[in-house]
Amino acid sequence: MGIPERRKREKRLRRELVMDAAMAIFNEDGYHATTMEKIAERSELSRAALYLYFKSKDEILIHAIVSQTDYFTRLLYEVYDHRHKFRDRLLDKLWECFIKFYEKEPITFNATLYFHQSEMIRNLPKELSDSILRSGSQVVRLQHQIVEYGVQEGIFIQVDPRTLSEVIWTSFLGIVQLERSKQVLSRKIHLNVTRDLAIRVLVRGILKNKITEESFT
Amino acid sequence: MGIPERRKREKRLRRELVMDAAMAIFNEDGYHATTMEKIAERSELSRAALYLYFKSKDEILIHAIVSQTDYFTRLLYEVYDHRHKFRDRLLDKLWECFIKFYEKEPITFNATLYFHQSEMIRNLPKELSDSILRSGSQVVRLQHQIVEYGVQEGIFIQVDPRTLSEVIWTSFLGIVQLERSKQVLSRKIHLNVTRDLAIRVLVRGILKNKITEESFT
Amino acid sequence: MGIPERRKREKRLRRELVMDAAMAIFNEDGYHATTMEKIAERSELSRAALYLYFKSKDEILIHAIVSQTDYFTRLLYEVYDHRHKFRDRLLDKLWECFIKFYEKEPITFNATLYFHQSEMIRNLPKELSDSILRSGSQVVRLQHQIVEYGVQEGIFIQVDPRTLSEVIWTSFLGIVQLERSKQVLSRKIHLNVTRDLAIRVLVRGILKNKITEESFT
Amino acid sequence: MGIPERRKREKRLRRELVMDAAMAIFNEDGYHATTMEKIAERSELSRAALYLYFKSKDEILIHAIVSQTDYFTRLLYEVYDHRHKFRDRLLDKLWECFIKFYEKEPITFNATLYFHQSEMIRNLPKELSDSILRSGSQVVRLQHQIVEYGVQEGIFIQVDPRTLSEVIWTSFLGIVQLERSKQVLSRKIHLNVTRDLAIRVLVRGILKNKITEESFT
DNA sequence: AATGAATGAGGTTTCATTCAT
DNA sequence: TATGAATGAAACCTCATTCAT
Repeated sequence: MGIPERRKREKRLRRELVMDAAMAIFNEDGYHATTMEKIAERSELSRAALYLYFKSKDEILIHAIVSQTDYFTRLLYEVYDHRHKFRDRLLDKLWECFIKFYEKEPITFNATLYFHQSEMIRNLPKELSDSILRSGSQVVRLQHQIVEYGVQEGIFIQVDPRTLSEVIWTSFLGIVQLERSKQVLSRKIHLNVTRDLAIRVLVRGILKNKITEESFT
Repeated sequence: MGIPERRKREKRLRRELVMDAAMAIFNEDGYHATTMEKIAERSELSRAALYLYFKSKDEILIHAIVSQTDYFTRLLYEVYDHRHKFRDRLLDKLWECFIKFYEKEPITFNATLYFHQSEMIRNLPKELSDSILRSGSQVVRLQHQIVEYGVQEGIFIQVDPRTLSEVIWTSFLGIVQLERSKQVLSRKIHLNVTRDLAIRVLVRGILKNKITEESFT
Repeated sequence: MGIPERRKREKRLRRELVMDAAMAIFNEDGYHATTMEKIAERSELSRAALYLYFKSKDEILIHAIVSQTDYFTRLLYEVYDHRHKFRDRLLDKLWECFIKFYEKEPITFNATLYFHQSEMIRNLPKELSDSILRSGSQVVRLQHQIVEYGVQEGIFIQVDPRTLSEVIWTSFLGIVQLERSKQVLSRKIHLNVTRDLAIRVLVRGILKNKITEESFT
Repeated sequence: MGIPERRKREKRLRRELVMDAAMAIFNEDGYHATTMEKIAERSELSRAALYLYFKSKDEILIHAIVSQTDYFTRLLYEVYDHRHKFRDRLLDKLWECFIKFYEKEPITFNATLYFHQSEMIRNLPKELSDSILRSGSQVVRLQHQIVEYGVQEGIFIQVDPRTLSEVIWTSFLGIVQLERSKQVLSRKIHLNVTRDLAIRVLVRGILKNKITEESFT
């Protein structure tokens, strides 16, 4: 490996270091309290050095989000690519993507929700808002396609696939949102239980077959 | 009506004026960009005058939220009080509360979600965080009681009522969250359609009876 | 007594009420924290009403000081008028004035010291600064005259009377200043002991006669 | 000298620059009117830059005072350490400390008096109030010890050393206080004359020997 | 490449004072 | 006479960003 390549690799590693630091702080303290000062401290760089790797504070966060979202996209692609093989467990597989992603990157998920608010997006330079919107749309489109296949195949109830896809998405968003509220209200019922029940309710509502009473006994 | 009473009423009206202005800006621009300057401008007062009615910026927002949440609480109370009468439409009635509240006060709802994040609550003076947590808990508790009744009566599936209540809540949170994302992605499929479908899916998953295919045809 | 006279008397009483309130707060919280709000509260008037009796916050305080200083002036006048009668106890009598005044109006004394600082005086409207300076000068002049008499009569040591007068003044100022520091360091040695010793030391240093060891045994 | 050392030294110099500017303004305009704006202007920095060197406005002033008081402490230490050598001129030496300090740092002295007022101390963060109180106590303690030695040796009159120490202190405080009033009354008699006389009066009152009439001729 | 130093713009809050009633 | 309501001016402080080295 030549020297310029090593340079490049090192640069990429530093960028990741910074993004990780930024996201960790974002998660602990929220957007407003995610200061360049703290990011610099956590990534063991000077504040000024951050600007060698990123153009602005927002760029750090957006890049972090987009790069994590790519992982989500890959998960969904895999399901879509093998949709025929997964035919009978399609909803399970879809859910697996959500769960896997959320368990690996809950922070990214929260951050995404935060940035997907009109007021934030509006204040972003076009370049950044485009970037995050594009990455979000890709996820949404893939889900559509998977659900569409499910409807065509008669696995899911026969309704507009785009809308049905949003219903599934909705359920996931809600679960995440609840988890965050729980942290505040600090009640002890384990979220996992709620989440499992929610999924089973959803499944029972969406799958054409297997709608039996027994799923809950 | 005597003079002191009129004074009092006027004061209350001004407070509401300020809270409304604050919430509108909060909705448009987010917490961080909700400055006293803007609130003052929108409510046609001077910055200093705002401090005649509220002790701080946070107090304005929290009071606004709490006071709107009270309206939600009242809606839930009504359902709970007439639970016997509503027995066969309990889930519908519960949903009605959500829908009514959200349609009247979507802003409040978003704001509530924002403040129900640990990082915000932590930075609030105890007096204010108590106030918002108390108001949130009350809503949650009422829902529990309604759902509990539904489970006891065998209307809902037989699972832990607290968990089931959270599932319903989850669904609602998700719908709201989706709506916000939609504003960003600015896609034109009407949310109402998604919402109705989500509810029907949920109903189909939760109600013991009437689980037929026809609900979607 | 006619109605206009009663009005006048009432007005004077109100003014005194306000001045007393202001000085009490000044004493407790210092100049900066003496707000019109607090003065109004303590004198059971509205903030706006204060402006019926005084033109400004400073006017309240300056008037209070000046009017109390007049009391001091009267004490000194009495000693000066009877200087022949008091000839042999002149220093004692002078001290008596200080002590009497300070015990009656320690607040005024502190306030006077505060206002007798160039920066305060400079920022005052001429009318007010004149007023307080005039009242201060009168006190100083009277002391001069008393001490001058003492020197002429050979009771005090033979030095420039104006300077000697300042030495006595100095001693008093120091005692007061110490008392204030004590409040901060909160040490418990009673100031009275220190004060008595200071006076005896001063007397021993100033009086021509009676310079014996016994004064301290 | 390496680069980091130079950096450190420069930083220390800047801090001193800022403290000097602050104290100068404090002296001219008083605490209340000592604004960050003015300090910034005088030290040729931006307002924001001040916060690179100090955490708050009060910290600037307190640090300035404490650091100057340390100089005073050193002066006193020197006298105490050589008390045997200075035995016969102990009071002179003590006075020398006061005079030296006051002539070098009259501003600090005034500021100290200002901050040693309960209302100021009370409003300070504990960290700062501790700092200034500690520094003040040290000075007081050292004086005690010096005076105590003088009393034990029979140089000073035989009274409680702590009280006697306060009497000396009192005299000094008074002189300073007078000087400040003088500035206001703007009379031209030189303070030096008064001060010298005050000292001689005090010496005459405190020293056991040499109490002769001649000291004033 | 890296950083300490510096700052402009902007935020919340306080308070003496005025004004309409 | 009395006051509740209102405000302009000014204070302290923070932070993303730039610049000289």
